[in-house]
Amino acid sequence: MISTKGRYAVRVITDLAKNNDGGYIPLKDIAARQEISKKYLEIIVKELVRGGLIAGVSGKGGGYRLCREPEQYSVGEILELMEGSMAAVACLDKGADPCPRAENCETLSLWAEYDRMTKDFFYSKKISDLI
Amino acid sequence: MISTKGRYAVRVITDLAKNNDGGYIPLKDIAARQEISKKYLEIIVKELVRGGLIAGVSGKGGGYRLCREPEQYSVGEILELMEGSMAAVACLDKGADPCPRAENCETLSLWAEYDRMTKDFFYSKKISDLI
DNA sequence: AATTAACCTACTATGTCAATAGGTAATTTA
DNA sequence: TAAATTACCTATTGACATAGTAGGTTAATT
Repeated sequence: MISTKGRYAVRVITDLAKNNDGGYIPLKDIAARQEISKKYLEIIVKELVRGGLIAGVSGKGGGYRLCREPEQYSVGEILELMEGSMAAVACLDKGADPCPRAENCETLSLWAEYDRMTKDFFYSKKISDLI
Repeated sequence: MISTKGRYAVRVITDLAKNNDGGYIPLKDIAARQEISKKYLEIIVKELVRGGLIAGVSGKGGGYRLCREPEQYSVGEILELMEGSMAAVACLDKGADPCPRAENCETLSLWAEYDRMTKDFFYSKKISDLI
């Protein structure tokens, strides 16, 4: 199940895209519009900044804004950044040590097919599709 | 991410289908073939029995066996039984109280589309496809 | 009676989720 | 330069899920 962090992050990016007026948008406004605790959103935007998806500026007139056009953001990269991984199962996760049963496993191809389908879906969805 | 309980359950059902000789198959054998702790599998098969997916018989010559033909088992129903839910997000879960923001939520249709795709995938996959 | 195997209750360590709390640093404006 | 605004930082918490383990009881067969 997709966590609130991932889902809220997509909503933040979408909110920034929708309310873009060329300037910076304070987190307070996003929190109010999205009805999400500003305190919790701080954690999320911090990671989005660290991941290079949005930019923040302190002080009056400050806030956050996108770094690219909405068509350039895939939902997949946002989820992957927030959740740390988009793997459907542990053995397909990046950095997972190779499973000795992989050759004999009857279910591996099932999970791999699902994994591929999921990634294709979310990486082809762009923020511009949500506005 | 799909939990070990869900994945192991699919492997148990697949193992029972593959090694079906008309009789009952002891858990010990399944655990050995699948290289999964028998103790942990006990928890899983108990839920499979309770859910009516397999049948167990005690005593010598006992064990477990399927209740239907392998083509009649979808991976989806196994996962749903073990994980309790297959909802992609909390607000689409069965029994979730209706979200007041549903009308305004820009992301709801995205999650709904993903949810549908996932369910379609797993409910159309049968155990007979894995043997 | 012995053996086999399912079935049952309970426990536990670890980790993640979804936040909250309280502060510090940076920037603008009066 | 002081006040206001806003991002940014570290730490903590309660609740819950995950992935098992431990040890015993019941049922069925030989």
